[in-house]
Amino acid sequence: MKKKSISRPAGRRETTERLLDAAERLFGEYGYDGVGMRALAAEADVNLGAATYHFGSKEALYTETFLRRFRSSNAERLRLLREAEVEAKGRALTVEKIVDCMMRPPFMLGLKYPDFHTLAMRNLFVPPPFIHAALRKELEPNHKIFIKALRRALPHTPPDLVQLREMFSMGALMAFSMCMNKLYAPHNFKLSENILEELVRFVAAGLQSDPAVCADDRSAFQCLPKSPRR
Amino acid sequence: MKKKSISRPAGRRETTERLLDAAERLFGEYGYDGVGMRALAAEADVNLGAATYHFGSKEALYTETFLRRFRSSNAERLRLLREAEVEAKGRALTVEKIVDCMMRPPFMLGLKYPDFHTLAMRNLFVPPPFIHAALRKELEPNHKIFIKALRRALPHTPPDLVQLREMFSMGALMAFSMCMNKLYAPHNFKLSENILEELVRFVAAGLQSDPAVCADDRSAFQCLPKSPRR
DNA sequence: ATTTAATTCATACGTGTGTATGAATTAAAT
DNA sequence: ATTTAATTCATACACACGTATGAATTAAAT
Repeated sequence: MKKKSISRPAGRRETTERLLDAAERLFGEYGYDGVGMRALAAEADVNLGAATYHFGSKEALYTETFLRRFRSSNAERLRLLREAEVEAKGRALTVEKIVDCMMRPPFMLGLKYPDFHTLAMRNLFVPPPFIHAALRKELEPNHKIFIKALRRALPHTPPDLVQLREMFSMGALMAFSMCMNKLYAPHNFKLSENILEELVRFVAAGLQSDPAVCADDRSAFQCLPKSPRR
Repeated sequence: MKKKSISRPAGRRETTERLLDAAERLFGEYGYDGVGMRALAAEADVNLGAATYHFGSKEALYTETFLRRFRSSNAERLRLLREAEVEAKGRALTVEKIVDCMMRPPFMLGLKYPDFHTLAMRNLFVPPPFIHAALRKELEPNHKIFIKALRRALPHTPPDLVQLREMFSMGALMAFSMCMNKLYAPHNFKLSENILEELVRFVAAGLQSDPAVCADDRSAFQCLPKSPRR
Protein backbone atom coordinates (compact mmCIF):
# COMPACT_ATOMS: atom_id res chain seq x y z
CA MET A 1 0.00 0.00 0.00
CA LYS A 2 1.80 3.09 -1.16
CA LYS A 3 -0.82 5.77 -1.60
CA LYS A 4 -1.01 8.66 0.82
CA SER A 5 -1.61 6.93 4.12
CA ILE A 6 -3.40 8.98 6.70
CA SER A 7 -1.03 11.54 8.10
CA ARG A 8 -2.18 10.86 11.61
CA PRO A 9 -0.41 7.99 13.24
CA ALA A 10 -2.22 5.31 15.14
CA GLY A 11 -1.67 6.72 18.60
CA ARG A 12 -3.67 9.85 18.09
CA ARG A 13 -7.07 8.36 17.53
CA GLU A 14 -7.08 6.49 20.74
CA THR A 15 -5.99 9.47 22.79
CA THR A 16 -8.57 11.87 21.39
CA GLU A 17 -11.32 9.36 21.96
CA ARG A 18 -10.27 8.76 25.51
CA LEU A 19 -10.33 12.51 25.99
CA LEU A 20 -13.77 12.83 24.45
CA ASP A 21 -15.13 10.08 26.66
CA ALA A 22 -13.68 11.65 29.76
CA ALA A 23 -15.00 15.04 28.70
CA GLU A 24 -18.45 13.61 28.15
CA ARG A 25 -18.50 12.22 31.65
CA LEU A 26 -17.07 15.20 33.47
CA PHE A 27 -18.60 18.02 31.45
CA GLY A 28 -21.93 16.25 31.70
CA GLU A 29 -21.73 15.98 35.44
CA TYR A 30 -20.11 19.31 36.33
CA GLY A 31 -20.59 21.59 33.35
CA TYR A 32 -18.06 23.50 31.30
CA ASP A 33 -16.84 25.74 34.08
CA GLY A 34 -17.01 22.98 36.64
CA VAL A 35 -14.21 20.92 35.15
CA GLY A 36 -10.59 21.85 34.60
CA MET A 37 -8.25 20.61 31.93
CA ARG A 38 -6.24 18.84 34.59
CA ALA A 39 -9.21 16.84 35.77
CA LEU A 40 -10.04 15.93 32.18
CA ALA A 41 -6.51 14.83 31.45
CA ALA A 42 -6.39 12.76 34.61
CA GLU A 43 -9.74 11.09 33.87
CA ALA A 44 -8.60 10.23 30.37
CA ASP A 45 -5.15 9.22 31.59
CA VAL A 46 -3.55 11.67 29.21
CA ASN A 47 -0.91 14.25 29.75
CA LEU A 48 -2.13 17.79 30.28
CA GLY A 49 -0.10 19.11 27.38
CA ALA A 50 -1.39 16.39 25.11
CA ALA A 51 -4.96 17.41 25.85
CA THR A 52 -4.49 20.93 24.56
CA TYR A 53 -2.34 19.59 21.75
CA HIS A 54 -5.16 17.60 20.19
CA PHE A 55 -8.01 20.03 20.56
CA GLY A 56 -6.29 23.38 20.79
CA SER A 57 -8.48 24.74 23.54
CA LYS A 58 -10.90 23.72 26.21
CA GLU A 59 -13.78 25.28 24.32
CA ALA A 60 -12.99 23.28 21.21
CA LEU A 61 -12.85 20.08 23.23
CA TYR A 62 -16.22 20.83 24.78
CA THR A 63 -17.82 21.62 21.46
CA GLU A 64 -16.53 18.49 19.82
CA THR A 65 -17.56 16.35 22.78
CA PHE A 66 -21.09 17.52 22.29
CA LEU A 67 -21.24 17.46 18.51
CA ARG A 68 -19.78 13.99 18.21
CA ARG A 69 -23.03 12.38 19.29
CA PHE A 70 -25.45 15.19 18.56
CA ARG A 71 -24.70 15.16 14.88
CA SER A 72 -25.50 11.52 14.47
CA SER A 73 -28.69 11.84 16.47
CA ASN A 74 -29.90 14.61 14.21
CA ALA A 75 -28.98 12.70 11.10
CA GLU A 76 -30.86 9.68 12.38
CA ARG A 77 -33.98 11.76 12.98
CA LEU A 78 -34.00 12.84 9.38
CA ARG A 79 -33.27 9.34 8.15
CA LEU A 80 -36.22 7.91 10.05
CA LEU A 81 -38.51 10.59 8.71
CA ARG A 82 -37.47 9.98 5.12
CA GLU A 83 -37.84 6.28 5.62
CA ALA A 84 -41.36 6.76 6.97
CA GLU A 85 -42.27 8.95 4.05
CA VAL A 86 -41.08 6.36 1.58
CA GLU A 87 -43.04 3.71 3.41
CA ALA A 88 -46.17 5.84 3.34
CA LYS A 89 -45.96 6.07 -0.45
CA GLY A 90 -47.34 9.55 -0.73
CA ARG A 91 -50.01 9.16 1.92
CA ALA A 92 -49.83 11.63 4.76
CA LEU A 93 -47.88 10.61 7.83
CA THR A 94 -49.69 10.44 11.14
CA VAL A 95 -48.72 12.91 13.82
CA GLU A 96 -47.71 10.02 16.03
CA LYS A 97 -45.33 8.67 13.42
CA ILE A 98 -43.66 12.04 12.92
CA VAL A 99 -43.27 12.49 16.65
CA ASP A 100 -41.74 9.06 16.92
CA CYS A 101 -39.12 9.95 14.32
CA MET A 102 -38.41 13.19 16.21
CA MET A 103 -37.95 11.66 19.60
CA ARG A 104 -36.63 8.17 19.12
CA PRO A 105 -33.01 9.01 18.25
CA PRO A 106 -32.37 11.52 21.06
CA PHE A 107 -34.24 9.34 23.53
CA MET A 108 -32.26 6.26 22.64
CA LEU A 109 -29.05 8.23 22.68
CA GLY A 110 -29.84 9.35 26.19
CA LEU A 111 -30.48 5.75 27.18
CA LYS A 112 -27.18 4.59 25.77
CA TYR A 113 -25.04 7.47 26.98
CA PRO A 114 -26.50 8.97 30.15
CA ASP A 115 -23.50 11.25 30.55
CA PHE A 116 -24.05 12.66 27.12
CA HIS A 117 -27.67 13.16 27.90
CA THR A 118 -26.84 15.44 30.80
CA LEU A 119 -24.43 17.33 28.63
CA ALA A 120 -27.11 17.77 25.99
CA MET A 121 -29.53 19.18 28.56
CA ARG A 122 -26.93 21.73 29.51
CA ASN A 123 -26.42 22.75 25.92
CA LEU A 124 -30.07 22.98 25.02
CA PHE A 125 -31.30 24.78 28.10
CA VAL A 126 -28.36 26.80 29.31
CA PRO A 127 -25.72 26.66 26.61
CA PRO A 128 -22.36 28.31 27.18
CA PRO A 129 -22.21 31.32 24.87
CA PHE A 130 -19.37 30.06 22.74
CA ILE A 131 -21.38 27.05 21.55
CA HIS A 132 -24.41 28.97 20.34
CA ALA A 133 -23.34 29.23 16.72
CA ALA A 134 -22.45 25.58 16.28
CA LEU A 135 -25.64 24.55 18.02
CA ARG A 136 -27.95 26.61 15.87
CA LYS A 137 -26.27 25.47 12.73
CA GLU A 138 -26.94 21.90 13.79
CA LEU A 139 -30.48 22.41 15.06
CA GLU A 140 -32.22 24.76 12.70
CA PRO A 141 -32.41 22.73 9.51
CA ASN A 142 -33.65 19.77 11.50
CA HIS A 143 -36.41 21.70 13.22
CA LYS A 144 -37.58 23.32 10.06
CA ILE A 145 -38.06 19.95 8.43
CA PHE A 146 -40.03 18.52 11.32
CA ILE A 147 -42.21 21.58 11.72
CA LYS A 148 -42.95 21.40 8.02
CA ALA A 149 -43.91 17.74 8.34
CA LEU A 150 -46.13 18.47 11.32
CA ARG A 151 -47.88 21.27 9.48
CA ARG A 152 -48.63 18.93 6.66
CA ALA A 153 -50.11 16.46 9.13
CA LEU A 154 -52.08 19.16 10.93
CA PRO A 155 -53.63 21.18 8.12
CA HIS A 156 -56.35 22.61 10.35
CA THR A 157 -54.00 23.89 13.03
CA PRO A 158 -52.61 27.38 12.47
CA PRO A 159 -48.94 27.18 11.42
CA ASP A 160 -47.65 29.39 14.19
CA LEU A 161 -49.42 27.26 16.77
CA VAL A 162 -47.80 24.13 15.35
CA GLN A 163 -44.49 25.81 15.84
CA LEU A 164 -45.28 26.68 19.43
CA ARG A 165 -46.41 23.18 20.19
CA GLU A 166 -43.36 21.68 18.62
CA MET A 167 -41.44 23.58 21.25
CA PHE A 168 -43.59 22.20 24.04
CA SER A 169 -42.93 18.76 22.60
CA MET A 170 -39.20 19.15 22.78
CA GLY A 171 -39.61 20.19 26.39
CA ALA A 172 -41.53 17.03 27.20
CA LEU A 173 -38.77 15.01 25.61
CA MET A 174 -36.18 16.68 27.72
CA ALA A 175 -38.17 16.17 30.87
CA PHE A 176 -37.04 12.62 31.12
CA SER A 177 -33.67 13.96 32.09
CA MET A 178 -35.30 14.61 35.42
CA CYS A 179 -35.42 10.88 35.91
CA MET A 180 -31.69 10.90 35.93
CA ASN A 181 -30.73 13.70 38.16
CA LYS A 182 -32.16 12.69 41.47
CA LEU A 183 -34.47 15.62 41.93
CA TYR A 184 -37.83 13.96 41.88
CA ALA A 185 -37.80 11.08 44.27
CA PRO A 186 -41.10 9.73 42.96
CA HIS A 187 -39.85 9.88 39.40
CA ASN A 188 -37.83 6.73 39.36
CA PHE A 189 -38.74 5.24 36.04
CA LYS A 190 -36.78 2.64 34.24
CA LEU A 191 -36.14 4.30 30.93
CA SER A 192 -37.15 2.02 28.14
CA GLU A 193 -39.04 1.70 24.90
CA ASN A 194 -42.25 1.79 26.93
CA ILE A 195 -41.50 5.25 28.25
CA LEU A 196 -40.73 6.44 24.76
CA GLU A 197 -44.09 5.17 23.55
CA GLU A 198 -45.91 6.95 26.32
CA LEU A 199 -43.99 10.11 25.57
CA VAL A 200 -44.89 9.93 21.90
CA ARG A 201 -48.53 9.34 22.77
CA PHE A 202 -48.57 12.25 25.19
CA VAL A 203 -47.01 14.64 22.72
CA ALA A 204 -49.12 13.53 19.77
CA ALA A 205 -52.27 14.17 21.79
CA GLY A 206 -51.09 17.64 22.71
CA LEU A 207 -50.23 18.45 19.12
CA GLN A 208 -53.64 17.34 17.88
CA SER A 209 -55.72 19.10 20.51
CA ASP A 210 -57.96 22.04 19.72
CA PRO A 211 -56.40 25.49 19.97
CA ALA A 212 -57.07 27.28 23.23
CA VAL A 213 -57.01 30.80 21.88
CA CYS A 214 -59.37 32.04 19.21
CA ALA A 215 -58.00 32.98 15.83
CA ASP A 216 -58.15 36.72 16.39
CA ASP A 217 -56.02 36.59 19.50
CA ARG A 218 -53.61 34.06 18.19
CA SER A 219 -51.47 36.52 16.32
CA ALA A 220 -50.80 38.00 19.74
CA PHE A 221 -48.13 35.48 20.55
CA GLN A 222 -46.16 36.00 17.39
CA CYS A 223 -43.20 38.07 18.30
CA LEU A 224 -42.71 39.72 14.93
CA PRO A 225 -46.04 39.25 13.14
CA LYS A 226 -45.46 42.13 10.80
CA SER A 227 -42.01 43.64 10.68
CA PRO A 228 -42.16 46.06 13.62
CA ARG A 229 -41.10 49.05 11.60
CA ARG A 230 -39.94 49.40 8.08
CA MET B 1 -41.38 51.86 70.74
CA LYS B 2 -39.19 50.06 73.21
CA LYS B 3 -39.58 46.36 72.56
CA LYS B 4 -36.81 44.36 70.98
CA SER B 5 -36.25 46.08 67.67
CA ILE B 6 -34.86 43.90 64.95
CA SER B 7 -31.22 43.31 65.66
CA ARG B 8 -30.31 43.95 62.05
CA PRO B 9 -29.71 47.60 61.28
CA ALA B 10 -31.22 49.29 58.27
CA GLY B 11 -28.21 49.06 56.02
CA ARG B 12 -28.09 45.32 55.81
CA ARG B 13 -31.36 44.67 54.06
CA GLU B 14 -30.49 46.87 51.18
CA THR B 15 -27.09 45.31 50.70
CA THR B 16 -28.27 41.72 50.75
CA GLU B 17 -30.99 42.50 48.27
CA ARG B 18 -28.62 44.21 45.94
CA LEU B 19 -26.43 41.13 46.17
CA LEU B 20 -29.33 38.79 45.48
CA ASP B 21 -30.37 40.80 42.45
CA ALA B 22 -26.86 40.83 41.09
CA ALA B 23 -26.54 37.11 41.77
CA GLU B 24 -29.79 36.43 39.98
CA ARG B 25 -28.56 38.22 36.91
CA LEU B 26 -25.07 36.79 36.79
CA PHE B 27 -25.72 33.26 38.03
CA GLY B 28 -28.62 33.07 35.61
CA GLU B 29 -26.50 34.11 32.68
CA TYR B 30 -23.24 32.34 33.48
CA GLY B 31 -24.06 29.62 36.00
CA TYR B 32 -22.61 28.95 39.41
CA ASP B 33 -19.06 28.26 38.30
CA GLY B 34 -19.16 30.94 35.66
CA VAL B 35 -19.30 33.83 38.09
CA GLY B 36 -16.83 34.84 40.76
CA MET B 37 -17.50 36.56 44.03
CA ARG B 38 -15.60 39.57 42.78
CA ALA B 39 -17.87 39.94 39.78
CA LEU B 40 -20.93 39.59 41.99
CA ALA B 41 -19.67 42.18 44.44
CA ALA B 42 -18.90 44.57 41.62
CA GLU B 43 -22.30 44.10 39.97
CA ALA B 44 -24.02 44.73 43.28
CA ASP B 45 -21.67 47.60 44.12
CA VAL B 46 -20.73 45.91 47.36
CA ASN B 47 -17.39 45.23 48.91
CA LEU B 48 -16.04 41.73 48.40
CA GLY B 49 -15.73 41.12 52.11
CA ALA B 50 -19.26 42.31 52.71
CA ALA B 51 -20.56 39.76 50.24
CA THR B 52 -19.16 36.82 52.14
CA TYR B 53 -20.10 38.50 55.40
CA HIS B 54 -23.83 38.44 54.67
CA PHE B 55 -24.14 35.01 53.16
CA GLY B 56 -21.19 33.15 54.57
CA SER B 57 -20.29 31.42 51.35
CA LYS B 58 -20.83 31.51 47.63
CA GLU B 59 -22.92 28.38 47.77
CA ALA B 60 -25.23 29.87 50.37
CA LEU B 61 -25.66 33.00 48.27
CA TYR B 62 -26.51 30.92 45.23
CA THR B 63 -29.02 28.82 47.13
CA GLU B 64 -30.77 31.79 48.63
CA THR B 65 -30.86 33.58 45.28
CA PHE B 66 -32.78 30.69 43.86
CA LEU B 67 -35.04 29.96 46.81
CA ARG B 68 -36.09 33.56 47.27
CA ARG B 69 -38.39 33.40 44.28
CA PHE B 70 -38.88 29.67 43.98
CA ARG B 71 -40.48 29.42 47.40
CA SER B 72 -43.14 31.97 46.60
CA SER B 73 -43.89 30.39 43.26
CA ASN B 74 -44.47 27.04 44.89
CA ALA B 75 -46.62 28.55 47.59
CA GLU B 76 -48.70 30.29 44.96
CA ARG B 77 -49.27 27.04 43.10
CA LEU B 78 -50.74 25.48 46.20
CA ARG B 79 -52.79 28.54 46.96
CA LEU B 80 -54.37 28.51 43.51
CA LEU B 81 -55.17 24.83 43.79
CA ARG B 82 -56.82 25.24 47.17
CA GLU B 83 -58.76 28.21 45.88
CA ALA B 84 -59.98 26.19 42.91
CA GLU B 85 -61.04 23.35 45.16
CA VAL B 86 -63.04 25.69 47.34
CA GLU B 87 -64.68 27.19 44.29
CA ALA B 88 -65.58 23.75 42.99
CA LYS B 89 -67.47 23.01 46.19
CA GLY B 90 -66.65 19.33 46.29
CA ARG B 91 -67.08 18.72 42.58
CA ALA B 92 -64.05 17.27 40.82
CA LEU B 93 -61.63 19.72 39.25
CA THR B 94 -61.01 19.52 35.52
CA VAL B 95 -57.56 18.48 34.36
CA GLU B 96 -57.22 21.79 32.61
CA LYS B 97 -57.88 23.69 35.81
CA ILE B 98 -55.30 21.69 37.75
CA VAL B 99 -52.72 22.20 35.05
CA ASP B 100 -53.42 25.91 35.06
CA CYS B 101 -52.72 26.06 38.79
CA MET B 102 -49.52 24.11 38.27
CA MET B 103 -48.12 26.23 35.51
CA ARG B 104 -49.37 29.73 36.02
CA PRO B 105 -47.11 30.77 38.89
CA PRO B 106 -43.80 29.56 37.44
CA PHE B 107 -44.75 30.81 34.00
CA MET B 108 -45.61 34.26 35.27
CA LEU B 109 -42.52 34.32 37.41
CA GLY B 110 -40.44 33.62 34.33
CA LEU B 111 -42.18 36.45 32.53
CA LYS B 112 -41.48 38.88 35.32
CA TYR B 113 -37.91 37.84 36.08
CA PRO B 114 -36.24 36.43 32.97
CA ASP B 115 -32.92 36.19 34.75
CA PHE B 116 -34.46 34.09 37.45
CA HIS B 117 -36.06 31.93 34.85
CA THR B 118 -32.71 30.99 33.39
CA LEU B 119 -31.41 30.29 36.85
CA ALA B 120 -34.37 28.03 37.53
CA MET B 121 -33.72 26.07 34.33
CA ARG B 122 -30.20 25.47 35.50
CA ASN B 123 -31.35 24.24 38.86
CA LEU B 124 -34.07 21.95 37.58
CA PHE B 125 -32.18 20.38 34.71
CA VAL B 126 -28.55 20.44 35.74
CA PRO B 127 -28.48 21.46 39.38
CA PRO B 128 -25.15 21.94 41.12
CA PRO B 129 -24.79 19.09 43.60
CA PHE B 130 -24.85 21.22 46.71
CA ILE B 131 -28.37 22.48 45.99
CA HIS B 132 -29.98 19.06 45.62
CA ALA B 133 -31.19 18.76 49.18
CA ALA B 134 -32.78 22.20 49.38
CA LEU B 135 -34.38 21.70 46.00
CA ARG B 136 -35.97 18.38 46.81
CA LYS B 137 -37.26 19.66 50.08
CA GLU B 138 -38.97 22.46 48.21
CA LEU B 139 -40.26 20.41 45.29
CA GLU B 140 -41.45 17.11 46.65
CA PRO B 141 -44.44 18.14 48.76
CA ASN B 142 -45.65 20.28 45.91
CA HIS B 143 -45.45 17.55 43.33
CA LYS B 144 -47.11 15.01 45.53
CA ILE B 145 -50.10 17.27 45.97
CA PHE B 146 -50.49 17.93 42.27
CA ILE B 147 -50.03 14.33 41.28
CA LYS B 148 -52.69 13.41 43.80
CA ALA B 149 -55.04 16.00 42.34
CA LEU B 150 -54.39 14.75 38.83
CA ARG B 151 -55.05 11.17 39.84
CA ARG B 152 -58.37 12.20 41.26
CA ALA B 153 -59.22 13.92 37.98
CA LEU B 154 -58.02 10.96 35.92
CA PRO B 155 -59.52 7.96 37.70
CA HIS B 156 -59.25 5.75 34.62
CA THR B 157 -55.57 6.39 34.01
CA PRO B 158 -53.15 4.13 35.87
CA PRO B 159 -51.52 6.05 38.74
CA ASP B 160 -47.97 5.42 37.63
CA LEU B 161 -48.77 6.72 34.18
CA VAL B 162 -50.19 9.91 35.66
CA GLN B 163 -46.91 10.35 37.43
CA LEU B 164 -44.94 9.86 34.25
CA ARG B 165 -47.10 12.31 32.37
CA GLU B 166 -46.83 14.88 35.07
CA MET B 167 -43.11 14.80 34.38
CA PHE B 168 -43.63 15.32 30.66
CA SER B 169 -45.84 18.26 31.58
CA MET B 170 -43.16 19.94 33.59
CA GLY B 171 -40.86 19.51 30.65
CA ALA B 172 -43.29 21.26 28.34
CA LEU B 173 -43.50 24.11 30.80
CA MET B 174 -39.77 24.47 30.86
CA ALA B 175 -39.55 24.41 27.10
CA PHE B 176 -40.56 28.00 26.91
CA SER B 177 -37.16 28.86 28.24
CA MET B 178 -35.98 28.06 24.76
CA CYS B 179 -37.75 31.19 23.64
CA MET B 180 -35.36 33.13 25.72
CA ASN B 181 -32.02 31.71 24.99
CA LYS B 182 -31.57 32.41 21.33
CA LEU B 183 -31.23 28.84 20.16
CA TYR B 184 -34.28 28.46 18.02
CA ALA B 185 -34.42 31.28 15.58
CA PRO B 186 -37.98 30.43 14.54
CA HIS B 187 -39.11 30.31 18.14
CA ASN B 188 -39.55 33.98 18.74
CA PHE B 189 -42.78 34.12 20.62
CA LYS B 190 -43.95 36.97 22.69
CA LEU B 191 -44.51 35.33 26.03
CA SER B 192 -47.92 36.19 27.30
CA GLU B 193 -51.11 34.89 28.79
CA ASN B 194 -51.96 33.46 25.38
CA ILE B 195 -48.92 31.23 25.37
CA LEU B 196 -49.76 30.03 28.83
CA GLU B 197 -53.25 29.10 27.68
CA GLU B 198 -51.90 27.14 24.74
CA LEU B 199 -49.44 25.41 27.01
CA VAL B 200 -52.18 24.42 29.43
CA ARG B 201 -54.29 23.13 26.59
CA PHE B 202 -51.44 21.14 25.13
CA VAL B 203 -50.55 19.54 28.43
CA ALA B 204 -54.14 18.82 29.42
CA ALA B 205 -54.68 16.98 26.15
CA GLY B 206 -51.57 14.90 26.70
CA LEU B 207 -52.62 14.03 30.22
CA GLN B 208 -56.06 12.92 29.10
CA SER B 209 -54.98 10.85 26.14
CA ASP B 210 -55.29 7.08 26.06
CA PRO B 211 -52.36 5.07 27.36
CA ALA B 212 -50.00 3.80 24.68
CA VAL B 213 -48.83 0.70 26.46
CA CYS B 214 -51.17 -2.06 27.53
CA ALA B 215 -51.71 -2.72 31.19
CA ASP B 216 -49.49 -5.79 31.36
CA ASP B 217 -46.47 -3.99 30.01
CA ARG B 218 -47.01 -0.86 31.94
CA SER B 219 -45.39 -2.07 35.11
CA ALA B 220 -42.27 -2.38 33.02
CA PHE B 221 -41.41 1.28 33.38
CA GLN B 222 -41.61 1.34 37.13
CA CYS B 223 -38.11 1.37 38.40
CA LEU B 224 -38.73 -0.24 41.76
CA PRO B 225 -42.09 -1.98 41.38
CA LYS B 226 -41.27 -4.47 44.07
CA SER B 227 -38.30 -3.79 46.31
CA PRO B 228 -35.44 -5.23 44.26
CA ARG B 229 -34.17 -7.49 46.99
CA ARG B 230 -35.18 -7.77 50.55
C1' DA C 1 19.77 3.69 9.13
C1' DT C 2 18.53 8.23 8.90
C1' DT C 3 15.49 11.85 8.53
C1' DT C 4 11.17 13.87 9.49
C1' DA C 5 6.98 14.48 11.51
C1' DA C 6 3.74 13.57 15.24
C1' DT C 7 2.90 13.08 19.83
C1' DT C 8 3.93 13.02 24.78
C1' DC C 9 5.57 15.07 28.83
C1' DA C 10 7.26 18.15 32.68
C1' DT C 11 7.41 22.58 33.83
C1' DA C 12 6.22 27.45 34.21
C1' DC C 13 3.60 31.83 33.72
C1' DG C 14 0.19 35.00 34.81
C1' DT C 15 -4.23 35.41 36.42
C1' DG C 16 -8.43 34.47 38.97
C1' DT C 17 -10.53 31.72 42.59
C1' DG C 18 -13.19 31.44 47.46
C1' DT C 19 -12.35 32.62 51.82
C1' DA C 20 -9.97 34.58 56.17
C1' DT C 21 -8.31 38.37 58.76
C1' DG C 22 -8.35 42.44 61.30
C1' DA C 23 -8.68 47.26 61.29
C1' DA C 24 -11.87 51.19 60.07
C1' DT C 25 -16.38 52.81 59.97
C1' DT C 26 -21.10 53.20 60.89
C1' DA C 27 -25.33 52.62 63.40
C1' DA C 28 -27.99 51.14 67.91
C1' DA C 29 -28.46 50.98 72.49
C1' DT C 30 -27.77 52.56 77.04
C1' DA D 1 -21.65 60.62 75.71
C1' DT D 2 -20.18 56.18 75.83
C1' DT D 3 -20.41 51.52 74.95
C1' DT D 4 -21.56 47.82 72.00
C1' DA D 5 -22.74 45.56 68.02
C1' DA D 6 -23.12 45.40 63.02
C1' DT D 7 -21.23 46.28 58.78
C1' DT D 8 -17.77 47.80 55.44
C1' DC D 9 -13.35 47.61 53.51
C1' DA D 10 -8.46 46.60 52.01
C1' DT D 11 -5.46 43.16 51.98
C1' DA D 12 -3.55 38.47 51.92
C1' DC D 13 -3.32 33.50 51.38
C1' DA D 14 -3.13 29.19 49.24
C1' DC D 15 -4.57 27.06 45.37
C1' DA D 16 -6.63 26.01 40.67
C1' DC D 17 -7.17 27.77 36.20
C1' DG D 18 -6.10 27.67 30.73
C1' DT D 19 -2.40 27.91 28.02
C1' DA D 20 2.54 28.20 26.26
C1' DT D 21 7.05 26.34 25.85
C1' DG D 22 10.60 23.35 24.54
C1' DA D 23 12.84 19.13 25.30
C1' DA D 24 12.08 14.00 25.17
C1' DT D 25 9.99 10.32 22.98
C1' DT D 26 7.73 7.71 19.60
C1' DA D 27 6.22 6.42 15.05
C1' DA D 28 6.41 6.99 9.65
C1' DA D 29 8.69 7.66 5.70
C1' DT D 30 12.64 7.38 2.85
